[in-house]
Amino acid sequence: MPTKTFFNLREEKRQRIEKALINEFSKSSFEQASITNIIKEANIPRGSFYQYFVDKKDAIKYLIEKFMLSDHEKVYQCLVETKGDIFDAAVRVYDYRTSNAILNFDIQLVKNILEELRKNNINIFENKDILKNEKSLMEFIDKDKLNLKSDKDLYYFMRIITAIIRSVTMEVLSERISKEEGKEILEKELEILKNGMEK
Amino acid sequence: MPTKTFFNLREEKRQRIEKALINEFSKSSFEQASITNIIKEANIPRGSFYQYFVDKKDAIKYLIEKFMLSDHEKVYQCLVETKGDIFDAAVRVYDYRTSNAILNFDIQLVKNILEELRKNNINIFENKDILKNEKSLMEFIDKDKLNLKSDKDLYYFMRIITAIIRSVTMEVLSERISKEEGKEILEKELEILKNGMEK
DNA sequence: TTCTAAAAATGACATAATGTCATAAAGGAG
DNA sequence: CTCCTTTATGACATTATGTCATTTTTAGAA
Repeated sequence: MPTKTFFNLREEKRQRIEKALINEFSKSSFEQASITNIIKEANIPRGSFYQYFVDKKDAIKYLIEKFMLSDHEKVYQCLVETKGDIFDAAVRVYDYRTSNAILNFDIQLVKNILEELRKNNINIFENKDILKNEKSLMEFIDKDKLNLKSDKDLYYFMRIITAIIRSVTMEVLSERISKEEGKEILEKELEILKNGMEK
Repeated sequence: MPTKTFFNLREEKRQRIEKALINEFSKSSFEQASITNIIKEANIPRGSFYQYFVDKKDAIKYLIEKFMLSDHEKVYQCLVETKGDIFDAAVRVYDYRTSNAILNFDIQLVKNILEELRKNNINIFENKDILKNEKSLMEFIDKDKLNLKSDKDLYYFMRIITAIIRSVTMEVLSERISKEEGKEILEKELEILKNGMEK
């Protein structure tokens, strides 16, 4: 993560850098993003960048953390709005993640960030590291509607939901399928999850 | 994909290059892998590399295609061995993907390749582009055991299975959980899939 | 206000990697 | 043997990264 120095920066400067990071990581994938571009746009000397971040990875991690915090907040919101109905919430989360304006995040940036998350195998749905202080989302799920045989079943179930939302979201973001197709797929998959597949 | 020139290379030379690719992409992630190392180990001049591959991405794509072919073959084998029982086959696929020797592929290489696959959102379970001539795996699934309401249901179901195998496999390969934990999780998830979650 | 030590800023530079290109060598058809 | 296409080669231009010695700023003690 970024250094103490970075967080001590005065608001204006930190935001300028943040904006440059967002811009560069939106325009280019992680591999192609260039530190030189970032410092040029943020108008800071090269040395400063390395005073704030260990390297490029460290810089994108900062954005990832911000993204995950806002994403988690949004997922929580979806659960509240659906009164804990995990199936309905899943569709809402999908809608939000494939919407054009994910809070302040550009769609391309989100795509690039999600790619990084995947690569590092970070689970957005429940990341203990970053969201230590947040209550687990599971608490907000209406368990009465679910066929839970044991306590851990909810955990496994969440894993499945997470995996299928992620899978279809990425396909939409990489434009292999349309938003509408993705939604249809997700809804059908949720249907299967509701009813089970064993005869 | 690699150039015609590359495939025209005499066996010995192509294998030398292939070996160097495997070695470098095993040792380092895609980003950190260095073309300089590859050509040094393969003992070919710099210009030749660019005669064979467009860039680094093109080179790893070659390995990915090889991997996917052998992976597909293996998945098919799992289905045959389980007489089309998709649930049992899923566990076998998991076992194979988390085993130390995935054919000729080093485990670290597999991990790096899977990361690339994910980034490019390629679905291992059924990739039409590469496996045009292979019959779809779906044909080998015993549909009698499944609660299918429509033809497309099998497709959606396969998607779910694919997503959960992939998710848990990546967690094992990135050493967040052990192989045994992964297997237990997968089996519980499959159980949920069998029975459904709606009360 | 002045002094001082720690923190932050700076940009030139060493290092290293990528991709290009002009030229040389090899291969093969006639 | 000759001509033409394909392949091989490595020097080089370009570009990027990360380091570091030095300067500047800041904050707090005297």
